[in-house]
Amino acid sequence: MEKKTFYITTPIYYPSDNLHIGHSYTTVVADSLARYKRLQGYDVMFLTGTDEHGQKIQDKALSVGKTPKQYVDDIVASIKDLWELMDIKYDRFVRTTDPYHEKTVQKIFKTLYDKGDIYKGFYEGMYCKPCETFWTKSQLVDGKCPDCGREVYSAKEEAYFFKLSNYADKLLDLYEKNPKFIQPETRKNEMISFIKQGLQDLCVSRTTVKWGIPVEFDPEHTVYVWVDALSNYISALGYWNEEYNDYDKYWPADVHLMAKEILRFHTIIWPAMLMALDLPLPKRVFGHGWLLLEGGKMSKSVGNVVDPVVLCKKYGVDAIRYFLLREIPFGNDGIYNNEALMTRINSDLANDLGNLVSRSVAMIEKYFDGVLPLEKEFAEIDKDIIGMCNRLQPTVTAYMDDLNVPLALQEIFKVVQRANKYIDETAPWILAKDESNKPRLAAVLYTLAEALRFVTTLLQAYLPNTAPKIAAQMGYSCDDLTFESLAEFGQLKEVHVTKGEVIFPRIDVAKELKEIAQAEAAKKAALSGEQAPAPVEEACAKEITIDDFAKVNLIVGQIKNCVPVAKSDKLLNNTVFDGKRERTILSGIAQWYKPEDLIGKKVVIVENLAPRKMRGLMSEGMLLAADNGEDVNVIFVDDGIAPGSKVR
RNA sequence: CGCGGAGUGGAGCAGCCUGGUAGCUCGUCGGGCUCAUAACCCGAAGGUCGUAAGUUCAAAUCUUGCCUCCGCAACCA
Repeated sequence: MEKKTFYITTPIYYPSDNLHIGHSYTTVVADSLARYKRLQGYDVMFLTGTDEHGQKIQDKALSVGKTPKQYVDDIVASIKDLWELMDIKYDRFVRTTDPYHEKTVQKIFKTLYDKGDIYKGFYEGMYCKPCETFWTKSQLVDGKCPDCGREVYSAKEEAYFFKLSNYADKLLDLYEKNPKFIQPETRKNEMISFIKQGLQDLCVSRTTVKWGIPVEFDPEHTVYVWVDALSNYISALGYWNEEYNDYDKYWPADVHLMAKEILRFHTIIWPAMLMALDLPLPKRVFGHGWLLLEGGKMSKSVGNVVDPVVLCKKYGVDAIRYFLLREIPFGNDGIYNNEALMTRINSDLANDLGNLVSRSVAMIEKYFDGVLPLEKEFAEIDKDIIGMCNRLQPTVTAYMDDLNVPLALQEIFKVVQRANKYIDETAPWILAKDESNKPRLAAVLYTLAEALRFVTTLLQAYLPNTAPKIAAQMGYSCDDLTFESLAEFGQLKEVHVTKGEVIFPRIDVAKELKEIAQAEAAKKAALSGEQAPAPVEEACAKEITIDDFAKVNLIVGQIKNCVPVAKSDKLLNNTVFDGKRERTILSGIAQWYKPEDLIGKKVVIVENLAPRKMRGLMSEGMLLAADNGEDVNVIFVDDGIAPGSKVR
């Protein structure tokens, strides 16, 4: 019997840097969908990979003294490590530098050219000569090159273009005939209005970027991002290459999954390309929301806290997977913060699920030495939870087919919560007091074991580490955890439990938050040398002696002059008279103070702080200021005291 | 007038398309239980649904104006 196939992809990621939690989100969602489909019995192809060409990588490699290929090889290795760490079970990993992919891209490019869908023209843009880079107007900073800050001027270069403008009507038609092609719905409207603004032809080659796939018939040109990157979805199946040969089996893709900002390329450029090639179109393109960081977007400067590697090592892979899958609303943005993460882990995973396993195992051990007898007596009160179990799989499957992972998980956890309540309703510890209740007690504990089996079976798709742990404690075999076994309650033959380790230990939220705050403060201080709040104080941790305090030489200084530091939005350059000489003190308070607010004022400075270079300037000391994380108040001293006076 | 999203009890969200008792999770408070990871179960408090006007018997939901926040603006998941 031919199995039904399911082809799902993530975007190919750009390995100019290590990946952050946002990439992990896309990939974990894709992994769960893939695992779920495998569980359902589908023949699944889950593709991910990397998009390795382009100027940025060329530059980045140069800056660290590597060839582009060496550079991406290293990053790709770390990406693969990350996916292994996060239990991402992809079937194939495509790299745009793989020879078979390059071959496919060249053939596609040639074919489109021969058909007239690609033509030669001129690309016009703002060009920075020293950087040899074209920029779009929007990329310019104050009308100048965002990299070097020098003047740019209009220039044009020869380039190939794809006739995207020809496809506007066909695309609109596509959306209309396939209402589920773009998801979620709201994004579809954005795409439609974008097309209606008018599509321009798309630049698909460059002569200035050398790190790319050469255009076969015009080697001065390299293929520019679109044709190169988007083709991965079919090159990885062996389309027009000999590396693989399951294009016929898996194409068209069932789902292209990605974050919302690249949805446009996948719902406009990619289908247009496929139309030009006369190939079938993907069935669904889903643009999920972003994982925002406390109101802002993910950014590298935030660093450690949202590094997926750090998070996984700290809280466990499945906890992070669960958070990502559960916390980000279907198709919308979700907010990351440490507290939300820990609360979610504690309440759902530790308190509800972990504790349920723990108490179930404990009771079966305590009352029946770990093995439930066959004689059981069911009661009316059991029916509710049994019904929930029976309905669980179809409900979860429906949500998964809609790509609504958070609601799918919620549904599974409803059973967990119901089971906890069921324990209270049936009060096994009371039943256990009377020997004659043994069959009833056995039925209650069996019901729990069954409910947990339903839960565990489905959780295999989301928490691949945890499901086996629960199975081990509850004594489930592989046969117990099949999709088919969820057809009806009561298929668990024997129950033989073994107490094991706590599955999800509770996190001490207050303590963790404090530690994170300390680590962050220390990091900030180390990174910028700005007056980050002293970590010791922040944590109210360690007492110091008067001698320790005496090591810090605090004196009054008067700000003689103050100017902003060029190319910095945080720093002010203060010239401070300390009673003996004028010294330069850089301070990260530009967001809160203007130079004129400070000139002439007397402040407290640390006199004996080791000098530190910032933005090319040497800072000799530091201004004291109060900082609550949001607001900063510089500590001013009354006018009556002379510069140089000691503060203690 | 560039495009788009959001404003709902302390926090995060659902509900809005297809008007008619405002719901969920976390937190808070009170109670219960003791099998369990100071957990679990029950109950309560807490909201003029950003704002102004309009449509309607009836508006969180439809229409319009305004305010605030946040993204995108053609290679940042």
